[in-house]
Amino acid sequence: MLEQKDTSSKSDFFEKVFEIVKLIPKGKVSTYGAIGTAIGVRSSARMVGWALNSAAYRNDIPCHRVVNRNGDLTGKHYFAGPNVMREMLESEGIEFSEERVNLAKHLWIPDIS
DNA sequence: CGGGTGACTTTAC
DNA sequence: CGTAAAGCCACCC
Repeated sequence: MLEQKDTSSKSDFFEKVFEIVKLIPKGKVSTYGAIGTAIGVRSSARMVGWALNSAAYRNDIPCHRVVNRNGDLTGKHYFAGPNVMREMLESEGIEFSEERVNLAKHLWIPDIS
C-alpha cells in the first residue's frame, strides 16, 4: 500500500489543505474543488483528496466534512466503515438526501481572503 | 526528469 | 444508471 501516513512531508500544499479542513465549522461541509480553489489550485481537486488521505490518519482533521461536488461521500470507504462518515456528519447536524449531503444548506466555502 | 497513482470533475456513449 | 476517457497537479520511487 502506498499509505504515507507518516506525513513527514511538510509540503505547503498539504498544510494548506489541513488548515482549510480544520477551519470547516461544525454542521458544514466543503468540497474538493472549493478547497482546491481556495488554496490556489483551481484544478486538480484530486490533490485535495490525496492530501486528505494523509489527513485521514490525523484526528485533528475532520476529513468527513469534505465531500465531492455532488455531495456524495466519496471517501467514506477510507473510514472504519461504509457508514462511519455519514454518522459523524449526521451527528453534527448535516442533513442527508439518501446518500448525499444537502449541499444547498451545508456547503461551506473557505474564506482565506 | 520521468513514470505511476489518485477521497475529482466533466463530457461522452 | 453504468463505464470510459481526458484533463488536472502534487507526491513518491
